[in-house]
Amino acid sequence: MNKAEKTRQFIVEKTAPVFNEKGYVGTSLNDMTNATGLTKGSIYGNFANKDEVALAAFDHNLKQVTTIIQQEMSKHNTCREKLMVYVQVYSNFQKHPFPEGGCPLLNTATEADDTHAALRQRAADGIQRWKNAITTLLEKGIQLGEFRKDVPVEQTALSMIATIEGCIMMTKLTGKTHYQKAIMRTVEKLIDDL
Amino acid sequence: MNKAEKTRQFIVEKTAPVFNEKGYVGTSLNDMTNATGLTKGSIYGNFANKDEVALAAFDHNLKQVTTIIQQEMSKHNTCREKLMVYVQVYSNFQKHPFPEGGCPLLNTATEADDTHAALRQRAADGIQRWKNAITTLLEKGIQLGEFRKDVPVEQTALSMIATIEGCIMMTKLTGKTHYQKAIMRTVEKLIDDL
DNA sequence: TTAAAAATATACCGATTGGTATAAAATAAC
DNA sequence: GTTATTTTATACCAATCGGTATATTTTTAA
Repeated sequence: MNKAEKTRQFIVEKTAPVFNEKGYVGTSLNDMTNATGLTKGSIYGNFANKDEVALAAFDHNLKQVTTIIQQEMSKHNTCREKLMVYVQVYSNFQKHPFPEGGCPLLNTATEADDTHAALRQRAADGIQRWKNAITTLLEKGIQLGEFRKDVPVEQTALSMIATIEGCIMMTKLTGKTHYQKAIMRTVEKLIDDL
Repeated sequence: MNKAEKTRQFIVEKTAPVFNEKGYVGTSLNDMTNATGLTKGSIYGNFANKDEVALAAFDHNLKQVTTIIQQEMSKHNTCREKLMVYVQVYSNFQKHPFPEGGCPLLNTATEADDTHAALRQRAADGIQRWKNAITTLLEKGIQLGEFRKDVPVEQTALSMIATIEGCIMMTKLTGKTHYQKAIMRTVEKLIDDL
């Protein structure tokens, strides 16, 4: 990793939490220079424009989340246990190295769906991959006899994601962590009933 | 309603969809004059600042949603049927006079939770009232023998809201209405099992 | 060690931001 | 119908927006 690559990485790491908290339009070039300690010229020597930084920052934030999940999943063997990792993590994401500002999928989706095609696509791809990951676990679990054969795979995957995202929104909005626990108990039951 | 009150109402109605689509920081004074056909002077003669318009626009957007729900609920008698109104409406909110830009609670919550205390509080109050409305229906249904006595009231109410909000996010993001139907089928089952 | 290349800082650009003072126009009260 | 009051439009403000040209410094490779 040469100097330029290091600086690119540095800029992404420092600006990612700002983008996640303040959003794309809410984050100014000034915010970016403050977060990095670099000047505009330095940032624009490594990125073409604000868009490029924002996209890289989104990728970085999402990677942070998937890393946590994958790391926790690697500790378990059964499909049910692996699915339960979502419950464990999202029942208490404050205890994990979660991106500042909450779920980048949720934040980016709601800001960009009507306003920023490139970011919207990025978030949509993230949802797609998440759905695929759960679907794969469900199908494997059915195949191995862990889950019932008549489990509605896509519906279950989509509903898990929706409930988790809604949970994050409500928890961050109200600050009530017992909301979080209660909602994640419903996801737990969903997995118990598979 | 005198002239000033009419104009205030007019400004709110015209700017509300813009705020819901573009967000608070994403909506400029220029957007507001374009949406209304009025000038800055005219808008600032009726509102103290952008904040005041944004708060009124949020209230207007939320009112639009609650009106749809209440109107549909009034057509039904049992608590179960009334709860099912959420399934009917959110399985196909595109067919209802829903605010442009999706759910104002979701949009405002994700944008304002880290950045705008007044808007955040407004959204938090909206969630609180929604939770109370569902809770009341659940408790009444238990009392009337419609639902099981051991229904976890708060957990059910919170989970319904979370799943619905996540559903809206994913549907608006991906444009896939079969995601919407699938997720709302899970909410339907939740109510069936009460 | 030196020369070429790359990365960074400075200073600036026009456009737009939210907001305001003031004058003109429209409404309301008498 | 006249006057007082409110509402609206015009013109302007300083500050900030995203972005760039250029000079300087720092890496990199020979």
